[in-house]
Order: sequence, then structure tokens, then C-alpha cells
Amino acid sequence: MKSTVEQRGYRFGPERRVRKKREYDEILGANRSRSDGRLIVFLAERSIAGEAETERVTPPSRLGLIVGRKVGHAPRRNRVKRLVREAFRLLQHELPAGLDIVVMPRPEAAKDLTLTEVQESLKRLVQRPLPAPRARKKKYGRNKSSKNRS
RNA sequence: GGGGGAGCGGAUGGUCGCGGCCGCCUUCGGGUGGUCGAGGAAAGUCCGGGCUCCAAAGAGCAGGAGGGUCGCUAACCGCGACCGGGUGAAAGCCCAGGGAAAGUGCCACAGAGAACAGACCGCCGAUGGCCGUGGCGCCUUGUGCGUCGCGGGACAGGUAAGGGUGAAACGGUGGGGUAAGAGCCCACCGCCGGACCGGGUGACCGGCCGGGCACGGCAAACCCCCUCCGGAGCAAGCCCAAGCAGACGGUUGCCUUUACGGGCACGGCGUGGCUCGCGUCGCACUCCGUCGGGUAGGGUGCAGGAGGCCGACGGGCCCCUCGUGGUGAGAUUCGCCGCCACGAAGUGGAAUGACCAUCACCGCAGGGCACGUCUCCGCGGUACAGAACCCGGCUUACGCUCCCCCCACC
RNA sequence: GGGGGUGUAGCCCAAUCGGUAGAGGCAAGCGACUUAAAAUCGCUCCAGUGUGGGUUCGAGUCCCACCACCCCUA
Repeated sequence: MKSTVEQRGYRFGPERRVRKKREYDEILGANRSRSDGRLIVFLAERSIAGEAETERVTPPSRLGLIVGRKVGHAPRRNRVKRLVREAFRLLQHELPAGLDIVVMPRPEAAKDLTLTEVQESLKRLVQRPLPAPRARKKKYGRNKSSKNRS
């Protein structure tokens, strides 16, 4: 991860995606969301549990997607996900680093989105500074037993 | 206008990206070059299989599925051809298309009658009564008897042709016949039977002979006959890592053997409905069973082909299908055909893309204008839809193109 | 992905064996009682059975296809 600063490309590999159900639960459980007419965005500071050695560089932000069945059939859901991924990829140097961002498009607006619209919404919703972490409201706590054990 | 079949599923270029495999480089983070990367339905999950596990996949019962014939197939509720039936003017389309004289059950309402049926209206009333009347005969001259007629009514009775009811009324049409009618008789059609003749692998078809007809419908009602089906499913299963918490039950019998062991019985469990049979355990505590607790990470399964051969089990060779490129004959070109080379999605918070330009196709209507659609400019659109172990089908959704057939008009 | 189930008035839910069209309750409306309301009583209204075919004389019921929703599954 030493080449983060000089790496100016627009790559979008697996290190920039949220991949585990546990990670999704943590990000949604932080319950810091904001939305506009198109998107709902959940934000969390990126946890660095795995890295034991001290890191002086903040890791890049990661993207996660939730596109429900109300958006439409599979090709339409794929289209929405690809648009959001592309917007994140092109904006990755303008957005703040060290965040986990989970994007959930609104079903009613997801019918006919364009790339520029998604870019606008994403930039506006993510670039504002984070509010203080609030208490978790167990709204998305599907596995509360595991949470209580830990 | 109607009907049948086949094909395609936008093209090219640019910029920025994603995933697999191979080669090279690497400071092991990655870089770089090449190559491949959604569908005809990938869909619904409606059938059939492969594969995996249940030790093996056995028998019977139950349950389920299929049902004209002959082929194709690994198999099928699939496909093809044919047979029979229905429908349409035709091309064509549709058919769960075995059995209703093995049995059980059902056929509401209406209607006279609904399953070895029935007589409401109507028709008739030949025959026998009844009433009226005419002729003849008898003697006991009467409101007489007998006999032969005519007429009437419709009492007994005959009838099932017609009306009417119904989804369905115990063959149809025509003629004869009759009091009126009726397969009562006859002709043709239909139906039934035949161990018959001819054709066909067969379903069946054609004929011949016999029978006046006896046999309503429903089996997507129970059922009978024939055929097929053990159960679960890639979240199957196998390996690694991580993690948790254990508790309870089982401590047999007989025979045989010096003993190991074997046999029978009994009990638990498994064989995902039951029985048999089979397997397994029964002094093992490292075994069997019941209940409870933990994990949701990684790898593999995992990829042209349900073709073949060989293998020292790592794989190799050949064949087939499709794609791309090259080449040969022919040809104006393309395609078809032959040969050679290379290739054959494999994700998994889930890749196969995003944006732009030009072209193609379709539509809109404003301007130009020959007033119709040519094209220049403008605007909008380009269907249905996304692999999740794989394959063969079915069904459903959907844009366009082409070919063929039938009918009508010119 | 795989396996299974359900669908009848606005809501909950009945309908022997298929029988000519659907019971009940809540809700709604009207009336009575009441000063008014609640409760109660009476009356009324509301379905063509998720959709489309087929079998049958006749289908909510039997069969097939499709649609929507729900549940289970390492």
C-alpha cells in the first residue's frame, strides 16, 4: 500500500469493495446515513482490524452496493449497480479516503438514471464531513446474538 | 386476409475499466503482452438425466407419473413420421387418443319419462264396451232378442311417427305397411359380431359373411389393465482453518468352540411412508444412540461434447460441434465446400461494463418541397431479458428479416 | 441457486361427493334506543372465487399453463 499517493489511475479492484456480510452489518449498524432523491448512502470510517503494523497512510475508501428487487429485474439492477460503480471509480480521487460507503439507490428513481446524475449525488452526499457516530438503533441488526456475544 | 417454417438478436472506432487462462519481468505489492468473457430464451423451475451423498439400491404393499402405432434417445410428460377422431371453404390446426357387455358411483333443474325409461299434448280406436240409427230374420209383438251395416263420443285399450323438456329421450333418410304407428318389412347409410380373405412391422385400412340393432354419457369420479419411478440435492459432497459445552441413555439371552470366532433370538439405530430383507452396535468410555452447543471463512466440486482409444491415473491421441484467422478449387464478390492453425464464460456482496462519435433500422412531426414521402436539418426510440454444478427438452416473454402454402380481388 | 406452500367481499375466513352460484364475523352505510355518544337491536351494501385455457351438461371444487405473495434451506 505504499504507492497510494502516486497511483493516479482510475482502477477499481477488489481492495476497493465491501465484500463480507459482517462488514455490511457493521457499516449499516453505524447508522450514519444521508440521502437525496436518488440515493441513500451509509458511511463508516474504515476499520483496520487486519493490519497490525502501524500505517501512516489512510487506506482507500471502499464501495458497497445494495440494490433490492423493487428496482426491477436482473438487467435493470445490473445497470444501476454498474452506474454507481462507474461513478465511484471516476470520483475516487475527489472523494475522501478511509471510508466505507454503502450505496442503496431508491427504487422509484432507479428506473432511468444517468452517470452524471449519480456522480452529482454521490459527490454531494459523501463529501460533507461526517457527523459524530450515533448509537446503533438495531434497525439493521439481523444477528443481534453475535453482536451481544462480542 | 388466413396459415406453416427458418434465421438474426445492431455495426465500426476512440477513452476509461472488470474477471479467467497462458507467457515474460518482479522489490512478491504488482507490472506487461497475448487470448477468452451471457442467451435464444441465460427466464419460469414444468419434465427427463448426468454427477454427489445416503454401506448396497433388493422384494412386496402403499403412493406418484405416463397411456394410438412405429422409430429417435442416456432418458423423458420430448421430437419425427404414420393411424384414428374433431374442426375449418382451404392451407392447416387441435386431441390426457387404453378399458364404460369386471365392479362401484354420479347424471342437478326442466321434463310424462334419465338407464333393463316413459305416456303429458297429440294420433288412432282395427278389436271389445257404450250411445244413436238403418236393413234382414225370429215370435213370446216388446223400451224384445239375434245378425249385418253406418255414424258418434273417446270408456277399455293401441301407439311411439309428430309437438314439447333437456347436455343427453334407446339409430338416420326414403319407401312399403297399418286403425294409427313402430326395424314391423325393404333399400342405402350407420352400428355390432366373425377363429374369414387381402394389404401393412404396427396403430389400422379395404373386402366378404352374418345379425334388425341387442350396447346413453362421465374414468382430468373411484377403479381395472400395461409401462416407469429408492431418497435427497452443488447451500449435494470432500479437504483445510477457526470456534464451542456438554448432558443423558445403552453394560443382552441361548447354542457351538480350548480359544479367536461363528449362528439364532432380543433391543437401539440406519435403509427419509410401511413390512420383509439387509447393514451396524450391544463392557466399547477412542463404541452405538438421543438431546444440546459452535461455525456462515478459504479451497475443491467447476467445465465445448451424455463420442472413441490408450494410460505407469500426472495425462496423451483421434473424432465431432461452434467461433476467429489463413489458404485451395469454382466464381464478379459473398456464402457454401475442402485443408491448416488457434480458441472454447466461470463470477461468487456476485465480473462480462461505462461514456462519446459515426453509421444502420424504426417512428414523430416542424422547416425545404415536386404535397407525397424522398432525403437534408431537428426530436425520440432500437425488444424480451443477465450464466450461478452441467446437459436434453417443454413452457412463457419478445424486436426484426426471409421462405413456403391456402383463399379472394386486380 | 435449490426445496415447499398459499391465493374466495375493504379485512379474517367457510362452502360434504362437482349441482346451477357462495355461509359467518369484523368493517362501512341507514334506522331504532340516547340530550349526545358508546354498547345493543334491526335492516342494507360489498364477491363471481389471482389470470387464462381444458375436461364435464355443469368447475370455487378436477386437470394444465401463467401471475403474485410467503416460508424453509451450508
